[in-house]
Amino acid sequence: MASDTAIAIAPSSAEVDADASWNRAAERLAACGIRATDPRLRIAGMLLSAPQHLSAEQITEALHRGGSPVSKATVYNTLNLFAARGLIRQLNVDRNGAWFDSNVSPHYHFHDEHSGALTDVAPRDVQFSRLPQPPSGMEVAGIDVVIRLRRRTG
Amino acid sequence: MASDTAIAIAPSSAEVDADASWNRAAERLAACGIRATDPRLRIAGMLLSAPQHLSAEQITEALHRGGSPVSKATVYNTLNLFAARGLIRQLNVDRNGAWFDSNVSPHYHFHDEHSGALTDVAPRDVQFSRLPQPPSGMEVAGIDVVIRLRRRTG
DNA sequence: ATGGCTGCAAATAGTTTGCAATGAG
DNA sequence: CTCATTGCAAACTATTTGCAGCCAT
Repeated sequence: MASDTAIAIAPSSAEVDADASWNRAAERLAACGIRATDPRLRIAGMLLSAPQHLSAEQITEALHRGGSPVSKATVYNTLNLFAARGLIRQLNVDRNGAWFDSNVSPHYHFHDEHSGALTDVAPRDVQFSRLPQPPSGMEVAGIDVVIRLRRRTG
Repeated sequence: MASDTAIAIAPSSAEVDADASWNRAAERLAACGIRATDPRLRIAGMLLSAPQHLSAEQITEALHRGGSPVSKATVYNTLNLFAARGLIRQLNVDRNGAWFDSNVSPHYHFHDEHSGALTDVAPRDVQFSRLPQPPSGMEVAGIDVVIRLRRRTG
């Protein structure tokens, strides 16, 4: 929609996209009460540009390749901050490292045990006909569903 | 049942239990084609004595306190072997370390995000009315459901 | 004799932390 | 001026690996 209307005039679509994602990121940070700084905006802009799962390493490398390196420590601190404020979600599917998911609305995942790849499962493709009552004094913060996949045998 | 019939005669119930769990462990290993060794039997005996989740550290410490220490390396190698053969299952709910679940039949978990505690949810308490088709060439190896819990607010 | 298993210690990998410098409010 | 944020390097933790010795076959 935004990209449709932008085509007619001058700025390259890359610039427009970068600007747009930058602005969107700034809004999201503000909405979560997170002070906007350069590294935070870069990380948010990258992660929040689409629903995706990125590792801390992928983010660090992408920023480095993009010519605006951010230290590992700051990447981790930032991702933890974002996760604590509910801006993103940390996924733990194996011991090799966490994934940070920019999609915080309910949805689920396939996990290819061989390649380690994670892919989304739309929320409407997983429906529960029964769920347990949480223990007393507790409430459900969320439900993680990981459908583990292996290569079909036979 | 076994313990009922054992009460009348001499050996302490502790000895009987230890023996029984040892034998059961040996059978389970054999069934998975895993050569029975002392460390393996001790780890299997401890883990498989009941449906439970233990960390590698808990197992290492318990064996140490029990007077038959097993090296960290062997504990990990053994747990990985057991998991690879389907005797146990590795659970990854957070970055703090894996849990090894002696219950390999389908069931699910509550995860208290504050304490980190994991508790079982019986399979009949989680039912799906809809599940996605796996991608072509893949089959479903299992489904992990983790219901994240937090202290009730208000 | 051979190969598998174990333990030790060292290596690895992901993540966190201490601290000094920087910069925004 | 003060406090938050950043980067660097060092620390930490969970886990894996290399290797020598040992044990069962």
